[in-house]
Amino acid sequence: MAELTQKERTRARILHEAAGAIREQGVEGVGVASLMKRAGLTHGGFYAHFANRDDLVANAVEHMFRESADLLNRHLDHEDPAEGLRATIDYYLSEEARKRPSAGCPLPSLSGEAARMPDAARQRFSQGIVSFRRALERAISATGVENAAEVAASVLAELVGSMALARALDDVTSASMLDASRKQLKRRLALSD
Amino acid sequence: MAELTQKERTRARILHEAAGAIREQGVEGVGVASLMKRAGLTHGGFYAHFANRDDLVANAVEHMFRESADLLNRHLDHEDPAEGLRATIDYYLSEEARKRPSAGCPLPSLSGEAARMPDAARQRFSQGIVSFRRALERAISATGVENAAEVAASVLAELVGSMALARALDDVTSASMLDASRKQLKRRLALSD
DNA sequence: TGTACATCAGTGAACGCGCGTTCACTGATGTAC
DNA sequence: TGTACATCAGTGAACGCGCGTTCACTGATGTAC
Repeated sequence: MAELTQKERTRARILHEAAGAIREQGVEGVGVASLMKRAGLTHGGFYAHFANRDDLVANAVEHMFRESADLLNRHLDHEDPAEGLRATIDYYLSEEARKRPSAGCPLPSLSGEAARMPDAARQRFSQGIVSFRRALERAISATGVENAAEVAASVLAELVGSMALARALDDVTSASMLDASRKQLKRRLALSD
Repeated sequence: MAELTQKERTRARILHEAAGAIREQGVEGVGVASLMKRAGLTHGGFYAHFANRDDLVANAVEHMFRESADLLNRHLDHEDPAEGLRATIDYYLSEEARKRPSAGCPLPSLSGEAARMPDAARQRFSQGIVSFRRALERAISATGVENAAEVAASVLAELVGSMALARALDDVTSASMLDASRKQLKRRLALSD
């Protein structure tokens, strides 16, 4: 990889902060000024890096899914596909993931808002869902489960829904929500616990 | 029920419109002026009905869950609990429900935003989730499925996640997402199709 | 190696705009006599 | 039944504020000689 210039490094920092802030506060909740402050800069410099706010949002959504896919694959990729799936489920529905939306998968906190995102961002969001589903499908198929495409879509829906509901609930109720989905998902995929 | 005064009817109309607008555009997307216009009024009159915007939001969230619970129970209540569950799944994950967020369940479009809602609204949101889960649990338990509480939480997670993802996807991909969850959910609950 | 200058990433004041909120007012409604 | 008046739901102009965006400027960096 080529050396990054000062400007490129700054741009990458803004995108990383934006990807985190958006997962925490939603696309509509992230303002130019507060984002730039979070990145240790003043708001005026923003337009040297992005054409406007929508341009940032689209790029941040893409960046967000790339970060998230890396993290997912670190759990999913495994010699034994069943082991990879189990690790993915445990990681995805962990207490830690619930408490740190800024670091995890964007789908639970942002799917509801996707329909209202600027066009370019919405498109990248939708691509992110599809490639996430495909990664699950490959692993599920490798464990010998039939109809892997359908099962993968259903599993993804439960992962996303369970975390979204858990984040909306208080600590106690959310733990039982995550626990229920962890157990039921493993059972559905015939994974030991 | 007692006759409603003019003012009470107006308040009910504002709440109904707010409940719809919030499901479409999120809590943060609904402004006082646009809401009052939607209800056929001018923005100044708003404060004769609500202390402030947060007060409206809390009441609208409660109203929203009441409307939604009525609709749910219309499908879920059935002599044969299996029939009620099948009708609920088909209704919840229908193309029609996907296209009209303003009329359906608030969970898919709003769960991600719940953590950022004003306190009072957030609490009512969380109550809404719990009572929805309980209604499913009763029906599932009545069909003879074991461990109904856990299964109900898991089923609710998939319903919510599937619709949230479907609304973020384009028409074609979303249909296959809803289809996958409808089939898998019925299979899990041993319901015929 | 040291000086002079061009480049350009980042600064911060200023803009128009839409937001939530306030408030003096209007005019329809209903009661008192 | 008809008139006089009080009530009060709803109006619309105005407010301060934070937003996205613009732009003249600063000052650190790197190149030319």
